[in-house]
Amino acid sequence: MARTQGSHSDITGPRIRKAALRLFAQYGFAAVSMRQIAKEVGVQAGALYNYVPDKQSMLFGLMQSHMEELLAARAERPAPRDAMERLRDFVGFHIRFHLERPEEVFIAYMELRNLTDENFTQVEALRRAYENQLEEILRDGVAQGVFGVPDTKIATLAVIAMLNGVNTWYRREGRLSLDEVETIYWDMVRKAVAA
Amino acid sequence: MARTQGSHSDITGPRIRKAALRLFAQYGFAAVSMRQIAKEVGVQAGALYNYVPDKQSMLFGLMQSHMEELLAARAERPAPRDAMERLRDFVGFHIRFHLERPEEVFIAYMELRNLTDENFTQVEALRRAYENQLEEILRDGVAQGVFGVPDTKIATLAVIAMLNGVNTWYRREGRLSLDEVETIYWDMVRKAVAA
DNA sequence: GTCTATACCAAGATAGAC
DNA sequence: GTCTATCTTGGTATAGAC
Repeated sequence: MARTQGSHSDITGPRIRKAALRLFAQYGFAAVSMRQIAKEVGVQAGALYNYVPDKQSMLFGLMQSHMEELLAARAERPAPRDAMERLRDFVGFHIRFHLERPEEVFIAYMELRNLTDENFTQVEALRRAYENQLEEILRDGVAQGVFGVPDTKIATLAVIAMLNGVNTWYRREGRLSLDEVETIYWDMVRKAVAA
Repeated sequence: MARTQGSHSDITGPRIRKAALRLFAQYGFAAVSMRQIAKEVGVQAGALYNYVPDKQSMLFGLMQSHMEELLAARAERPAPRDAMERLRDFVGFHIRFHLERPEEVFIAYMELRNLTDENFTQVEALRRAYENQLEEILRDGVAQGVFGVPDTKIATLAVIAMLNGVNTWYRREGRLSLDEVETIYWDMVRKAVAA
């Protein structure tokens, strides 16, 4: 029977992806060369172009799939009934999802300006979709009188900014467990949006 | 009497600085070339080296003076007596100072990894000094029973992350005045750290 | 599918004329 | 103090042998 020609074709692709992820996160998209990525993978620079059309596509691919995974993971969760429980669930989900993917998150926030206009628009739309889920929770809560914020859009951005901050300091070996971090942030978020 | 030779020597320096500030903020340090900076100033690339030893020094200079101005501006303010008023003052100061310097702020947060180890250490020390001022306010407030946070260090980082978020969305022509923004954020911060 | 080789261009930085 | 010219290095991307 026909052998698949080039048996690691399905392994080199992912390895390129992982190398780009790591290097972009560490040094920044603009500072990383195709030669560096190739070296990390263990191939010559020219070989990369059998898997990716160009450098920009690598960045866009990483950001796009990160955002799509975020939305998919969120969609899978059963939504609690009341707004307070939904907010609590969102906070826990956000912290855990983001702490599990520090490199993707870092790139998603730092490299937006290195996307072409077209790619930026697409990534931005996904980000908005995610933010809107939090805003909907806040709007419901305000309507029900359990939350009290003067502007749900700003409260949304404020809460997300605060939660994203966890990624800048959290270390698995640090003094706080994930559960403790989640509890501390939930405490602050809950109070910040309280009626 | 002796004419100063090259009468715009004292104007070219600042112009180089401003050009670097703008370009680094817009495209990122790694993506900007010395030739681009020179073009913006209106000189040839080689001429830049009469003012700056190298590209790294330009980045470090911008970040260092930003952080020193931040600490100096903070030191000038008379500190209110009680912790609640000090926190309110901090929130207002932070938002206004940062919104007045969007480019410096953006660079200070995005380009840390492009500093050499030595320069990073220095900038990081200045940043810590600023954070410590907020943490001291929170610690005092907790000791006095007016604030209730389980961990002042984390609360410090959370509040700063939340406040920094303003720079990502605020536009002078937008629907909210600076006073309104300040009020909304003060409301959330006050509640988040409340006892 | 990966290699070597290379086209082509731009980077940071320096030298020396004016 | 600025210019032009240049050194050296390294960038993205492609061509064609194997």
